[in-house]
Amino acid sequence: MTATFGPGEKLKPAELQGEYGCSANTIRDVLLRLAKVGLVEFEMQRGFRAKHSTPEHRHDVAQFRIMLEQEGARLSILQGGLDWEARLSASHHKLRHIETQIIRDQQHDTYVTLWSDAEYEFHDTLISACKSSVLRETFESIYVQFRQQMVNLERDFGTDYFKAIIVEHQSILDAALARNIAGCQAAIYDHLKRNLSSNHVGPTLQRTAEITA
Amino acid sequence: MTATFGPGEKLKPAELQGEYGCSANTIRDVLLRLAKVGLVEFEMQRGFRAKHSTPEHRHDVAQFRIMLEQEGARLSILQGGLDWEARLSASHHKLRHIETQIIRDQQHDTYVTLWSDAEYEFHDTLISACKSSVLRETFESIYVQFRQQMVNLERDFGTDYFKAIIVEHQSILDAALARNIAGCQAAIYDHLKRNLSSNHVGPTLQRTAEITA
DNA sequence: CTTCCAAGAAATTTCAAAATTTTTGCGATT
DNA sequence: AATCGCAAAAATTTTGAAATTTCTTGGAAG
Repeated sequence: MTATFGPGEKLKPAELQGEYGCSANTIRDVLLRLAKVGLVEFEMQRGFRAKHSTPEHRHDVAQFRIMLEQEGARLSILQGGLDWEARLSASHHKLRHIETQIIRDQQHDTYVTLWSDAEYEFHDTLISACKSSVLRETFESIYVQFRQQMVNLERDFGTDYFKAIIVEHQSILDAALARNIAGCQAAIYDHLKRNLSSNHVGPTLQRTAEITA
Repeated sequence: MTATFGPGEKLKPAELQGEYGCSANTIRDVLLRLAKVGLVEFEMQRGFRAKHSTPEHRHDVAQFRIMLEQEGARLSILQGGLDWEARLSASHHKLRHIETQIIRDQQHDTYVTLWSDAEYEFHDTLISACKSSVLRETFESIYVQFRQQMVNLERDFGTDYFKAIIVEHQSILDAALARNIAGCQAAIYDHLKRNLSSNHVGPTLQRTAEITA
C-alpha cells in the first residue's frame, strides 16, 4: 500500500527474507495472509506477486466498493439506532478535522496514514449498523485494495482535492443522519465516481441530482 | 464442506498431520489458504477453526449471495453476447439433466458432488459476462461458504426439493436469455429466499410477482 | 468466594535445510 | 526461422525441530 513494490512485481520469500530480518517461511506465511485480504496475488506452485494494476481493474474495484458501501449504508440507515448516529458523527468530526488541517498545513504527506485511517473509520462506521459481518469484512478487504490501487496512480492530492472531499463526506453524513437512503447512496456514488472509467457500464445506483435536492 | 469438522471446531495442525500424512506446517499452509476462501477462520496467535454456523450467519451469507448474483446477472445481461447465451444454455442443460437423474434414481448422495459442481457452473456462468473479476471471485468465495453453511443444516434434500429447484433454475435461465434484468433478479431471489430467515431486513431487490409476468 | 499469580502444559509460530516443481538457456531438429 | 527436448538453475513447497506465545491448573492473597 506504500508502493514499495510495483504492480505485478514478483515477491520472492528468499529475497525479502533479508529486508525484513526473518526466515523465508515467515515471509511466505505473511504473504498468504496478505493474499487473503487481496493485497497480494498467489498462485499454486508459482508464488506471489504484488496486485496488478490496470485502468480496468481500478474501475472494477471502485465499482464494487460503491455497491458494497451503498448496500451497507442502506441496511445501516434502516437498522441503525442513536448509538450508530453518534458514532458516525464522531468519526466524521475526526475526519473533517484532519482534512481541514491538511489544507491549512499543506503537509499532505505527513498526514497520509492518519487521514487514511480516519477515512476508513468513517466509511466503516457508515455501514457498521448493517448487521452483516460478511458485508463488513468484504468491505474492509475492498477498501484496502482500493487504497492500494490508488497509490500507484500519481494523482494530485492537492488542496482542491481535499476541499472537494470535505463537501462529499459532509453530504454522505447529512443524508445518513436524515435517514435518506437514496440520497446517501447518491452521495456515495458522487464521492467515488472520480475513480470510475467512462465507457463502462456503471453501478445500479448512481442517480444524483434530484434525489439529494 | 463435507462436515468432516463441526462448526467452530478447532483445527490443530499437529493433530491433523497424522490424518493427512504430511507435516504440521503443510497443514498450516493449507489452512491459511482455506481461510482466504472463507471456509476456515484464522486469528493471529490462536490458530484455526472451522467456520462457525448460526442462523444469523446463514442468513447473512444467503443475503450477500443474492446481492452479488443479482448484480452479476444485471451486468451480464447488459454486456453478455451470443457466446454468453450459449454457455449459459449449455451449463443449464447439464445441470437440468443431473437434477432430473437425481429425481429418477433417488440416489441423492451419490450425485451430490456432481450436482454441486454443475450448480456452481450454472450460477457462475450466469454472472460470467459481468466483466468484473472482483465480483466473480467474491462470488466464488461466497458460493463455497454458502454450500458449507448448508451442509451443517440437515434439511430434506428430497425429491420435492429438486423438483422445485428445476423450475427455479429454468426461470433464471429464461429471464436471462430474455434480457429481463428485473425478472432475472426476482428469479434469483425466489431461488434463494428459502435460506433467508424472516425477521430480518431483506435484500434490495426481491420483487417477484408482477415482474416475471 | 473471587481474584491474582506462577509454573507447567499445550499450541502456535519461526527457522534452516531438504525435496519437489517450475523456469531458463542452449543446442538439435523440423 | 521456429519448435522441441533436455539439462542446469532458480523458485516453490515440505519437513522436523526449536523458539515463542497462549492456555491451563493449582495455590495464595484479598
